Formats: sequence, structure tokens, C-alpha cells
Amino acid sequence: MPRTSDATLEAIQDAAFALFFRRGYARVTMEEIAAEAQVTKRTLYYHFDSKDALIGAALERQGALSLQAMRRWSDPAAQTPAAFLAGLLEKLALWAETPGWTGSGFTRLTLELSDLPGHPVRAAARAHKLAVQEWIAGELARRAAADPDVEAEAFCVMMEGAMILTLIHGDARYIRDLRARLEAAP
Amino acid sequence: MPRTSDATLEAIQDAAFALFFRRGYARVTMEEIAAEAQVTKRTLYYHFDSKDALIGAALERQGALSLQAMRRWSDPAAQTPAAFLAGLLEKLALWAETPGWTGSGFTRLTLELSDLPGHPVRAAARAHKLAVQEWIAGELARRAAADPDVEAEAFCVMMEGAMILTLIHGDARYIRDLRARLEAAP
DNA sequence: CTGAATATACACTGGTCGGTGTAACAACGC
DNA sequence: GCGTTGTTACACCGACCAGTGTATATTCAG
Repeated sequence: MPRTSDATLEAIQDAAFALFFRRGYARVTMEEIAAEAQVTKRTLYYHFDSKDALIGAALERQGALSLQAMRRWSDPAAQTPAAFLAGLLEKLALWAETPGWTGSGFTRLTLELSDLPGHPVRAAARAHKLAVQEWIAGELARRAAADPDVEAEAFCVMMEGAMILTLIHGDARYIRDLRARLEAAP
Repeated sequence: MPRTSDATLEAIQDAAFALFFRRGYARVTMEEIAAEAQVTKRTLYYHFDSKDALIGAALERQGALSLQAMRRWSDPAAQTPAAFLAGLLEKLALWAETPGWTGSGFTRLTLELSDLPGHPVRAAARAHKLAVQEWIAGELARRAAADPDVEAEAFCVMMEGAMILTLIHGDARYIRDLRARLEAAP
């Protein structure tokens, strides 16, 4: 019905991401996505050639959205690099403690498709993780970090690892301990 | 043909792990596992009730095997905690650079099934990661680390994160940089 | 020799799912 | 109004796949 194709497109991408995010790639069906987006399966295929193309587009959109949300946040109260990173980890811990948390959708989907290097998901995830790392480096630079790029990379490595272990063990201690270690360090 | 059920059992578990490891859970079929193990599908179901049960058993076995391999290694030339960890990361980097590398099978499968907390894969992965962390803590203790448990946790977090980012970006720099950072630190 | 355990061969079921075909309908731009 | 674009409704296909049924064969322990 709606004349503006954009709204439908976004509804589909958002529904797709929500489902892929929660249950991975293989176990989500096109029928489900259509239902979630309140649209016919035929409409899905009118806009996207395949499930692969759809998830690619959905991840690109979500990457842009979540980066935007991050930029909007960017806690001004945190004046030192350490305080900024501590704030980030605290938000992460709270998120990780929500029931049914399944980690980062990008990481999850990349791993599910890790034997398919050319898959659209891979490129979208790569771009997103890179953008996040660059954003962190920028925030560190603004707070006069000694070496923003190196510190951002080190932090992203630790953050990613803490998320994985939190998920594997079902215990956000890995995130909180990381925060404590960072605050104890110079 | 063979009457010793154990040999068949192990062949099945090994074949199953090899396939699940490379291609995840959903995209591996029981037929494939049977073919890889040189056994009939019917034999698979003689020994295991379901695909879920099989992957659980396969991961348990693989966890024990790889832990055993680790213990056998345990580089005696590395006398300090830092040297030990650096050696570990170097091995990891080499592994990560083998073509077609898809990261840790345990992490990958846990993430693919991260919305299914009761799945056998989850328990097996948890047990394995815990055993690895404890082994590292033990090795650190033997080399007179100040706080082996804390250091082992911190290291596991970084190692896991470095593996994930190496996989996402297709660049083992994340592992090598981590090694460099650890060697530069006190 | 016998019987239980292990294995094969192979057809089959029941369900799922990505993707298509087709006809018709709604909304808008011009 | 008229053609283009977006959308529905719905049946359908072809492939795949977990798991089963059944009958038969091999091996070995007792």
C-alpha cells in the first residue's frame, strides 16, 4: 500500500536484523522476517534478491544506526581516557546482563559464516568493527590519550574477548573484572 | 564390521568435530558426517540419539584431546610468565595464518547456538574454556607469576578478543600486536 | 553353537525452506 | 486517466535433511 518504498525497505531490514541478531542466520526464515516486518514474502523478494543480500543490507543499516547511537552518547562527564573506557564497559556489562543476551550480532554472524569469506555479512561486520574502533580512538584522542590508535586497538581486543567469555560462561564478571583491571592500571 | 564399538565411536566423533569445526552446526549434515567417518548414517543413530547429542559428545572428546595436546607442549624454554604467554601467542598467530582458518570451534559453535542456553555444545565449550584458563593459570604459577588467576583471566580475555578480531578482519596483526604489547609491558 | 552387539544397505517419511509464478490491486506522478 | 511502482494473496516447486523401518550380515564372548 504505502507509496514510499523506503519505509518498507527499512521495516524489512529492521525486522531482519532483529531476528538474525537473536537467532543467527541459518535458523531464521524468510517467512519469519516477512511476518515480523508485516509484509509478504513476495515483497521481500521484490526488494532483495536473496537472504544473503537481505542480511547484508540489514547489517549495513544496523551498523550505521548503532554507530550513530554511540556518537550521540559519548559521555562528556568522562574527562580522562580511563574514565571514558570505564563508562563504556559499564554500559556493556548492563547490556550483557539483560536476559537472553546473545552478544554482538556482528560477531555472532561473522563466526557463523566464518568459512564463507565472500559473504556480505563479513564485509558489513568488518566495516562496523573498524568504525567502532576508530570512534573509540577519536574519543581517546579528544581526551589526550598518549597513543589513541594503539590504546583503541588494545581496548577493542579486550572488550571483544570479555564479551565472548561473558557469553560462554553466562557471567558478566569478565566485563566487570576487565573494567577493574583497567582502573587499577596506570 | 569391527566389533570394538569404541573405535567406531571415536571415528564418528572425530569426523563430526572436523566438520562442525569447519562449517558450523547448521550447515553440516548427518550424511556428511557418516561419509567422513566411513560409516552408515544408521550407525550414527545407533550410537547417538540425535545431531545435538553427537556434537555434544564430539566437543567433549575434542576438548579433552586438545587440552592433552596443550599439556604435552608446555614449553620448558619459557622460564618467565611473559615468555610463556608470548610463546602461546606466537603459536596462535601461526595457526591463525593457516589458509581457511575459522577460529576456535568452541567459540564459533557457542555463538551459533548462543540463544540456546541448554544445548550440549554450551556446556562442552564452557568446560573447555575453563580448563584452558586453569591450565594457563597453573603454568603461570609454576613460573612464579604474581597473581596467576587474575593474569590468566586477563590473558584469556585478550587472547579470545584477538582471535575474534583476527577472524573478522582477516589479519593476524591483532594477535601479533597483542604479543608486542605484552612484551613491552612490565 | 548360539545369541547379543555392531554394522550395512537402502528405501522412505515428514517436514522445512529458499525462491518463483501469476494475477490482481493500490497509490502516486504526470 | 494512465502507466509505473509497490504490494498482496496464495499456490507451488525442488531441494534438502533429521530421523526411521526393516531385513540382513559380521563378529565375538561364553
